[in-house]
Amino acid sequence: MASPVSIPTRLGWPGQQEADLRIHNAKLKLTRPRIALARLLFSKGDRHFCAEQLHEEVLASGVEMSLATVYNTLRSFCEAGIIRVLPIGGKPAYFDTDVSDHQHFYIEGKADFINTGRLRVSDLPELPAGMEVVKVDIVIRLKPSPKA
Amino acid sequence: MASPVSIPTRLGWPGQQEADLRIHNAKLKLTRPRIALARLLFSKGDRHFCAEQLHEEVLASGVEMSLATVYNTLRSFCEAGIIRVLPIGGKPAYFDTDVSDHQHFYIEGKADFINTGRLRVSDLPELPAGMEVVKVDIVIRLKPSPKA
DNA sequence: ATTTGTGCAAATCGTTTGCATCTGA
DNA sequence: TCAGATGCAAACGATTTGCACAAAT
Repeated sequence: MASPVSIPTRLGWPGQQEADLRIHNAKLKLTRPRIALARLLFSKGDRHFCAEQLHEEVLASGVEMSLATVYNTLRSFCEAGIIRVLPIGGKPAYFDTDVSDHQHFYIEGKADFINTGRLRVSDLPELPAGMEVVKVDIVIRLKPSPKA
Repeated sequence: MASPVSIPTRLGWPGQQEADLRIHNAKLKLTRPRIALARLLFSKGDRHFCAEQLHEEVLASGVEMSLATVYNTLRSFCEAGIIRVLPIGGKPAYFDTDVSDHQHFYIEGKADFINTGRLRVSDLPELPAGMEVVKVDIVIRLKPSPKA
């Protein structure tokens, strides 16, 4: 029996196809950079990262790739819905491999994100007529509290 | 009796010092670009705008000023706390002259912001130890609902 | 075959900075 | 007086794009 995804043997398969299945399920072609990045992103659990970090990681893993390609690949992953951009509009964009409905604490300055789980908003006024909610972004910004 | 702010007569004062008082109260020097921008921003109520829009407006009002100066001035207004940046991390930053505790509906695509008033978040887990909340940013993204 | 991606240099574009000069307090 | 601002050209830095080439289905 062939596995559901035909794997190009020349890429040297180590075993865990989990990451590769995600690419396939997202209806994206199984290409070298996508495979390399997906393995870094999806082999451990939830990850928060920016493009440059990931670029360094992928280079360190022995796969050559320009930063532009990392950006392009991350964009295709976002469009496919297998990762998302975190709603902290800062200069380097941060991404999240967890695309479930959840929000974050964010430690100001550091790129440190802590999942708050699903939150609820109350006291919401009526929506403007003819509109519907696409998404609710919440960021709870934290700082170290001065010790008493 | 002199008014609390000594007004440089050469600037040609039309009357309403409201905007200028805000600059003064923010402990900023009353300078030509600050006065011109503050008047555009604070003479009517709540305003949502980006730097480029405001630049066009100020030029149209007959005051010469480069876009860089608009940016620099807006930055000083933000630091002084008399305006704030809206938490929709997009490319042109949007600003709000209403610095009170409130959140927004945001119509995707258009730069259209609707004040939701003060919202409350529930189901919030405990804060990480030693941290305190600086600010809570909420953006409720809307789109036109397909008519039935 | 033919679409879909790669790969990267160069372009883009909002925003910041450097610095000589000016000015409000 | 003189700290603090202006004013703008040039720098910046994250992201996108253009396009010739390569690879997946």
